[in-house]
Order: sequence, then C-alpha cells, then structure tokens
Amino acid sequence: MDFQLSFKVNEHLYLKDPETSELGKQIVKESIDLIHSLGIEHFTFKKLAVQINTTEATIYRYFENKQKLLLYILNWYWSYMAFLVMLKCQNINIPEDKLITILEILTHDLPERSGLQEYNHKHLNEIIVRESTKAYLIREVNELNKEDFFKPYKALCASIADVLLECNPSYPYPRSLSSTMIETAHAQQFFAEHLPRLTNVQDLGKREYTYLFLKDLIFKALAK
Amino acid sequence: MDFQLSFKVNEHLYLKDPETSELGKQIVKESIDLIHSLGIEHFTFKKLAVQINTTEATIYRYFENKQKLLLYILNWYWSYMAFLVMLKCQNINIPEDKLITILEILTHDLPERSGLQEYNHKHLNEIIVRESTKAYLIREVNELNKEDFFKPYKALCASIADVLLECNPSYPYPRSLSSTMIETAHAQQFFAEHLPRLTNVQDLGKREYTYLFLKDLIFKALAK
DNA sequence: TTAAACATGATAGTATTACTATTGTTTAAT
DNA sequence: ATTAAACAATAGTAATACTATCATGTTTAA
Repeated sequence: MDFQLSFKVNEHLYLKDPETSELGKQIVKESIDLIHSLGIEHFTFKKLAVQINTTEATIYRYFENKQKLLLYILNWYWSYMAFLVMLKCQNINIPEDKLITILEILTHDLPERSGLQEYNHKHLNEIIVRESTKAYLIREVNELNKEDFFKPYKALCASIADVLLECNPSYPYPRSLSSTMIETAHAQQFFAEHLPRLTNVQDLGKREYTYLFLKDLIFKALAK
Repeated sequence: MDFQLSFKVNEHLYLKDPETSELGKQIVKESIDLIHSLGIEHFTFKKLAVQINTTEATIYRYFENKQKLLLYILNWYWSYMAFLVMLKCQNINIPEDKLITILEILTHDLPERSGLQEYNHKHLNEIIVRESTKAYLIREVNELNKEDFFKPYKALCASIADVLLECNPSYPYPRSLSSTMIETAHAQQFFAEHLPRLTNVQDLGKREYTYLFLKDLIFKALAK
C-alpha cells in the first residue's frame, strides 16, 4: 500500500505553496536538515539556497522569512501529531490506554516511512524539541495568533485534553495539563541529552526516560 | 534597613564586570527594559547604545554579544531565585510548607525593592518568562554548559529537588519534577496571557492560575 | 608630580543578513 | 505559435554584528 498524506497548512504561512512544486518540496525538506545542523539562529535563506543550488530570491518567493518557514514546519508537525493521536486512539475504548498511546506518540520517534513526505524524521524531531518554543515565545505572538498560526497546536492540545477528561471528568485543568505534557515531553528530552543534571535520567535513553517520568506525572495528576 | 545584595556571576560571561562601573550597571539595567520592549531577536547593542547615550563599541567592551548579556541576566536571576528559596524556607520545618513557599516564589512577582539592584522587576519577570529558554535551546548548548553558564540554574533546580525529596523521599524523579516546575511556571503564565486556549485560565490572573495548577500537579505527583 | 594605565567617545570599516527589484531565459499550458 | 508562469542571475539597500584605531579625559601608583 502506497499512500500520500498531506495536511493543509494555513495559507498565510507561505507566499507560494511549497507542495505545488518539486523545488518547493525540496526547500522544506532541506530546510529541516539545515535548521537541524545550524540551529534556527544561524540558518539563513542564503545558506539554504547554496545547499539546494538555487538563489535566495527564489526561496523568498515561497516564504516571507525563516520564521514563517519554521512555523510552516511546526504547523505541519502539529497537524501530523493530531492525526496520529486520532488514528492510534480510534479503536481503543479504555481512556487510560488512549493516554498511554498519546504519551508514546509524544515521546517516541515518529514512525519511519509512514507514507508521508520523506522528511528526515530524526532531524524533524530534534528541531521540534529545540526550536518549537521560539515560534511563540516572541513579542509578535499576539499578531501571529490572530492569523491563526497556532491553531494546529491548540487543536492538538484540545484533543489530548479530551482524553484527559475522559480519564477523569472532574479534573479542573485538562488543557493546561495537555500543554504541559507536550512542552515537558520536549524539555525533558532536551535536558536528558544536554543538561542531565536537570533530570534523573540514568542509563535509560532520553525518550524512554521522558516517557516514564511523564506517565507517572500525568496519571497521578488525574487520579481521583 | 538599607542593604545591597549582589551575586557573583560567572566571570566568563562578561569582558569587563558591569558591576564595577556606573555605565556597566546602566547597561544591564537598560538592557532589561529594552529586551522587554523589543524581544531578544530585535534587541541590538546599537539600539541599547542610543538608549543610554553611548556607543556600540563601548558596550562591546562589557559583553561579547547579546546572548552573553542575556545569560548574564539569567544567571543573576537564577542565583537570586535560589537565594530567595533558601531565605524563605529557612525557618519552615514542614516540607510541604516549604514547597508552598517555593511555588509562590516561582509564580508570583519578585518582591519590589528588596534591597537589590533597582532593576525593573516587572520587565525582568517578563523577559525571564519569554526569553529564558532561548539561552539553552541552541546548538551551542554543550559548549556553554562546559563553561558552567547554567550552573545557577542547576543549583536552583537541585535545591528545589531537595525539598521535593523531603516531602517524599521515595519519589524517583525529583530533579525532573523540579525543572518541570520551573519551566511550567513560565510556560503557563505565558500561555495564560497570550494563548489562553492552551490553559484553563478563566477570571483568575495568570500568576494565581499558574500557582493553583502547579500546586495541584506537584502535590499529587509527590503523594505517597 | 608625573607618567602610566584605564575608561570612554568618536569614527571608520568589514562581512553577513535580510531583504527588494529587474531582467532575461526556460518550461508548460492553450 | 503565443502566452504566462517559474526560475535563475544579478544588483542593490539598510541593518546587524562585529573589529580596529585614535584621541581625550580621569585615576592611580611610582
């Protein structure tokens, strides 16, 4: 079975839809690798242009600037996560089992070759962990929010919050717990790898460790 | 009683100690206000120089670049937080009460005019919330860590973790819970203000809301 | 007291970044 | 065969992130 998954992302994020051309797809694909290797701060359209043998001006025809490109990638990622949550929880009846599944999705690597764009999953994962907060922890957050650029994040947060409420209908902070899960999944993985004294990771891998910590935290929070 | 509190920050963070001159102090003080109003991305030494009527070159004699200046401010802040935790928990015997005190310190505004540098506390608070993660969520994190630039953060994390362990000596993730507390205190405040659908804040203020959410979360996590 | 050391200001200059604009060529669609 | 779009190539601008030099005024130490 060969299928293509794609998500419509907010069209104000790009000037020309990168999905509509080979070059556009290459821009997104290569930018994931280049942001991964340089960090968003050192990443420039000039460097990306050199990498894929085109010109700066060409890339500017697709994206206004690198922040929009990052947001495009994040929108895609958040939509994909929400899709995975929906898909994998579909046939589960016990809410606690759904929650386990969600924790696995949040902490473990994206499934390799899952019929979607052939982005480098390891790189995508790592730029999400390192760069995603930079998309909203900025002065311009309110303007970006007005343009609905965080809608997929809110949707993901809401659908996880629903499961949390299924586990305990009287829990008073489902959305905060949901966003804390998402953020903590990233932060603890980063800490476990780079600043391990901010964690209690030992010989476990960062993903497995984060999974266990979060599972303990969330289930206790929801206990009646 | 009039006293001056100061913390020794890692001397590799500056080229010339800003505490040793009026101009140096002004650079730090004004940079807090300017980073607050522009965001670290749009903040430049040139703009700061204009603000305090000096030259770019002069500021470069104090700090290598704006990232180091931000780290300097963060080091000061983390040290101050650790000091506050130590001070305010000193005469408390019941570990749960210590924890309450720590949650208040983390979520509520810094005490105004507490005998320390007359930085704008509101601005300092808000740049911590918005900018602090950018100091370590970068490619260079390992090199910065080798130079001990995150030592005060780790110290703060460790001293909170000690209190968590006092509450429940068998809790297996005290440092992760501690770093999660610190990060979540920031993230939820930011969300409550700018992206409220990622929270369940209602008519409560962002600080009070974050305090209540975190108190619930942490005490449940530590319950035996 | 006098010279050295130091702090700052003034000015200049460079490479890179973050764009915008123009023009010409190739490709694809009608 | 004509036309429109996509892209490459080139140029140019303002701002950023620095580095360097030199003059001047101020402390300090011999």
